Amino acid sequence: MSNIKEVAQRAGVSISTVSRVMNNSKRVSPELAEKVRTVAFELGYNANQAAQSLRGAKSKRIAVIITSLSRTFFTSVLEGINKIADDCGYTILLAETHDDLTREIELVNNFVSQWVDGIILASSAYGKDQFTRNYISSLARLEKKGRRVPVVTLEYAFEHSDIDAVVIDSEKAAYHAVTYLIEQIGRRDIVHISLPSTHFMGRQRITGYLRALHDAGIPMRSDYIMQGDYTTYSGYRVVKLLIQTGKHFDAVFCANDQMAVGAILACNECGVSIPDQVAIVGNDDIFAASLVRPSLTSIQVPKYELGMSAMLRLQERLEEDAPHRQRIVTLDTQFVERGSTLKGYQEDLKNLVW
Amino acid sequence: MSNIKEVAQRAGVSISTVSRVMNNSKRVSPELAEKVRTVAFELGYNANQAAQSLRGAKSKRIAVIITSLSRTFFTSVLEGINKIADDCGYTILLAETHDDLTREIELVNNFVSQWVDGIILASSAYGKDQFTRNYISSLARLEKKGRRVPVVTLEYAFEHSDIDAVVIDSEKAAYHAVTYLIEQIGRRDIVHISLPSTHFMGRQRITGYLRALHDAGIPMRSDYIMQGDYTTYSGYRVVKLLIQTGKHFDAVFCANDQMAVGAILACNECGVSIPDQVAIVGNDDIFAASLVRPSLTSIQVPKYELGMSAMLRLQERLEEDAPHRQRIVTLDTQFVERGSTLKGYQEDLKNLVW
DNA sequence: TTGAAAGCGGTACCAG
DNA sequence: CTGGTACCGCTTTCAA
Repeated sequence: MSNIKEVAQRAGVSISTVSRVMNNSKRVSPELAEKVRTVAFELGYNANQAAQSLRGAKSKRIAVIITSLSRTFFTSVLEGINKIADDCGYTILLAETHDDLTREIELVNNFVSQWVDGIILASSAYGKDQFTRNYISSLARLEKKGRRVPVVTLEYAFEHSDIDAVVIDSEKAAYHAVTYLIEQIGRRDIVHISLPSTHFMGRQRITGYLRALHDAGIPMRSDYIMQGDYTTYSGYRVVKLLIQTGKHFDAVFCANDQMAVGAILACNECGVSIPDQVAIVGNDDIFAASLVRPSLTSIQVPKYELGMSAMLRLQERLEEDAPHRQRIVTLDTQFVERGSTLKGYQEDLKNLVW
Repeated sequence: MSNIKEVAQRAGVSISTVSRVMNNSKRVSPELAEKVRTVAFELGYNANQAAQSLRGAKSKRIAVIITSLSRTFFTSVLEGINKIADDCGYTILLAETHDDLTREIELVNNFVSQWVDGIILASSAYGKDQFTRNYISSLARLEKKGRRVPVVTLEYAFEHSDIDAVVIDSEKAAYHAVTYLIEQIGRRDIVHISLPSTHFMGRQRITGYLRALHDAGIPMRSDYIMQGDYTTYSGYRVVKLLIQTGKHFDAVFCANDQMAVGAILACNECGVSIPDQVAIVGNDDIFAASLVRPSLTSIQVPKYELGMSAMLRLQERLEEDAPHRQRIVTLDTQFVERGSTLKGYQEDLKNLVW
């Protein structure tokens, strides 16, 4: 890999000229341009991006900070981000927080000092305490060389902030799912397996669940809300316990698909028939939902689009000069009925992209 | 985010001194050091990494180039890489090739011009043609500022090359799996669903499959080798077709788990009992193998360790001065028996990490 | 122990 | 249209 100096010498022109040719920035005579291009090609010249960043305050690099790659959800989001980033000539710096806020803050600082142009963040900053509020407001003021480093959050939006977000209305989706179980499937004793209580989306889903019960005039029972931890096994364990203790329930609404898959496996194992005795609804519609039997009714979240949308949002921010107030893009979910709520559902793999 | 100049001014010292303090590079009087540290902290100073790279020819960044994030396999590998990279203070630049060699080459060049310190690569360079050979030998000569940019390949090693690799002996694993089907389960009419024919690992698995048949004295039948394309649906389609055309077979060995899951779903759907009528073995042991029913017997590939190992290898290369010949780390696979080959297998979710 | 100054590889302004 | 030059932020050598 050679540098611009070598190219300039070999082509017998000035460094400025080489730069102009490589960036098509100003008019250069055809002959010179041609010569420079040839030499550059021969030498396999590629502009050093460290130097470009240093000079121009642009790195064409963005950071993507997610909680964990093992959450299939984020893998799809990441693919969406990557698609658009590629198209726009951005490279992705990837990191995982594993739900650790301290780590998240470290990562953000580190990325800013790497001069990324922007950050896409799945934040774990759910708290209302002063420390968290300070962090969130600092996020809106990240900068390098006097230029803002814009942040776009995934899944949920910070309140009272200028930070853009691409979100899902989880409350509404949960409400819809539970209402469906009540009205369409005729269930009343609906268990909810939730995410860890600190999780923002988890709380939204609980709210939606409760509102649906309330609107249907079904009294809420706090012992019907069981906390899971994202994993398949936690869903399995909860449902198995429920069955073994003989508690009556005729439906389960899970805060994610992994736990819902666990719930299905538990029912199958105990001879509880789905959907006759227990109907099950998940959340996210990851590919595993189509794989289990019966297949899982779920709330389809446009994960790939979520990623694309976040990157597009970021890209817009990067291109606009004037600062703007917070813009929140809300993506629609779609309710997908399958065998875990529909009797005699005709299984079909054709639409599975996996 | 401020720069070193500001810190120096505010602390009333020279830039050199600040640099020395921040890097603990040379002795600085305690008082000055203290003052500098305080000011740096107050200003939230973080050394600009673009400048550091430019100066020092190290970026503390490595590139990870994989084929596709949707291959669950790579997600786990990526987690392993990330774990070690984090520990060593490296940041990951991520990209997907989607099995496109041209794209792969582009990405490699781009990353070198970004001055990554090293590259971990899941290559699609399977061909023997001159173009491919040139590319492979160029990979061994990547450099920035006179320093080698080492490459470590995942899954398979280039022949006649200095490029390190972390691999799996797919041929042996496939041989083991098929021999198991023959000797332990007593099957003879074993179908193999392969990967696209250009895929190196796919070819190795075919070789292992054929050798096992040969050693058992079972004549090979070319119509038993069916080509799949990684996806669940392709496995499903192939097996369904086999059943519908009434061709006899009593076992299926699939080149990956996704296709094996498809095979299981097809059998279930057609009322073909597993493992009584058809035994099924997959490859990779991704989490879905534990999710389907019956659960899938598979070849467990240490994906996370593969990633860790690759990053450790790269790290070693980065720290050593003298060039070395190719070093290949081969990781062992483990054969995991489950319900798709074992009658009356007791399903258990406890060990599933998902 | 400290400071000044030379570059790393580009870009962009200014003069010719 | 072309070349010279200052500078981006940092590290490191050389002098003081």
